[in-house]
Amino acid sequence: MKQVLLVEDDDRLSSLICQYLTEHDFVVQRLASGENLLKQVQSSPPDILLLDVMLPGENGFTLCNKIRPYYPGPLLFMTAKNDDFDQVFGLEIGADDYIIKPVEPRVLLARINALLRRKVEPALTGNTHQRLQYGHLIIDRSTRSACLKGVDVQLTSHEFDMLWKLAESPSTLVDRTTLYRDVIGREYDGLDRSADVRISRLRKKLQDNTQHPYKIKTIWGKGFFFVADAWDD
Amino acid sequence: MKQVLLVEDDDRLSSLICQYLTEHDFVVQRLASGENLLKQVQSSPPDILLLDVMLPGENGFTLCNKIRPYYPGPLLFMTAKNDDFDQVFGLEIGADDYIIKPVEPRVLLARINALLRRKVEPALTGNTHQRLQYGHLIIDRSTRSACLKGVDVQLTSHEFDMLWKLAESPSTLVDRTTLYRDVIGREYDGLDRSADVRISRLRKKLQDNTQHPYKIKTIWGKGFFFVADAWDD
DNA sequence: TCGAATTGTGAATAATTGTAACCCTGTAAC
DNA sequence: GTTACAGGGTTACAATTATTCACAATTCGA
Repeated sequence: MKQVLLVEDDDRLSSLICQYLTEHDFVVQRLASGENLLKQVQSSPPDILLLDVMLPGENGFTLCNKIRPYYPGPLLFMTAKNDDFDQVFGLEIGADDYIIKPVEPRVLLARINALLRRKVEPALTGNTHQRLQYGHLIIDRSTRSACLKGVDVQLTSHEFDMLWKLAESPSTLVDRTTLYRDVIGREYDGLDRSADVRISRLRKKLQDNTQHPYKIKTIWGKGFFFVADAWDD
Repeated sequence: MKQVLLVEDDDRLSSLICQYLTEHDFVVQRLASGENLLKQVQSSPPDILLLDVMLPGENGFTLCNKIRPYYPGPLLFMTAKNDDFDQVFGLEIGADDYIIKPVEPRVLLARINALLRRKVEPALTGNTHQRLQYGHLIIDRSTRSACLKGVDVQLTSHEFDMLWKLAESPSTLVDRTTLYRDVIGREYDGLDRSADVRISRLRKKLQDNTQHPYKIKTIWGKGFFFVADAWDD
């Protein structure tokens, strides 16, 4: 369910919109002025922001400029002022749509949906970390690829999984037991060497020093250690 | 410089818009009807498409449905008919904006810029459940067709099913077992190679790198992985 | 039904990964 | 220091798995 943040001082209109959108499976948060807008956007970022232009205190345009650095998503102005200059201005300062009151709920909904359609699905970019970067090493989980000094490193499936597991918690010991459990998928029996072999192959591809590894270090008797600061050369 | 494709039968209006946009650093292509629209979009894909609704021959809505599988970018309807129902309809079938004539050139320009500002990809166009889009790849379930860089990819029925299954959950492992169960329609016996053959044929048609696939990746011993961010080139 | 397109099959080939062996290194007791 | 030994690094090779090809089987449309 998508979150809408509605900033509108006209209580009757605000209620009307809120009700209509709620009926159409949106979660609506309401503010009557821009006073707490920044706080609200930061604490609970909406999927779309509906902003009245004429508001008590700071007006919609000012607010838009103020929160844009913190809110990259779709932003829609609503105003009773049918003025081309204002409309052009509103769109130019970064709004994605600008609609004239009186607002027909169905039209508003259609426009909201049109904007949301264009938004990147949060599942791909948001929540879980999909990308790690250390110096000239970039590891991207969404493409399962690694790039060192601008050059793609052709990692095999298992090599990538191993690298991700280590890079995920940099400067931290990853012990053999968890390595086997999480990456290799079986319990460590004390004899198995496949993790070592994988690390060895990884080090080679990542141009680590074979004699004295400094990118992926070994903690003798314990496990391995991804060095975050070793990728700048 | 951005390319605009304008489809408008009113010659006076068309000239006016063309002139105004040209003055503002756009390259404008003009069509007076939708007759050659598809051909035009395929041979020279515009950055934005302006579509009149009332046109001789096929109307704008019909045209929109027809070219959406080949054109993922922003699409803007223009119409003299100020009718809420039409507006909602236009937006629902996949338009990104809908403006009422008479068109104020400055407003049109502002709205074009607002649309171009937005990253178009990866986005979902039209009905979420029927159409997927990643960069220049569009997969349309209602017509069971796929389109890469504006060009139809001739997929066989099984190839399409396989692609859909993978693209449906991007950046996620789809393991052999579910692949066989859901796409091929029988249990995986550990020997069957038909999934691999389908993937192989798919990769070729989707112009994936045969040596090092980066669009559909293999997860060794597990299954396959659709890379959402690999379709932009 | 015929013919063409599609799909599966099995084999050859290639890539990935595990295994075992060998050698090396770090540690600790002497 | 020296030595013994446990653990790690690397390699060749074997096992597993994936890719692809030619061709057979099947399906689909006329």
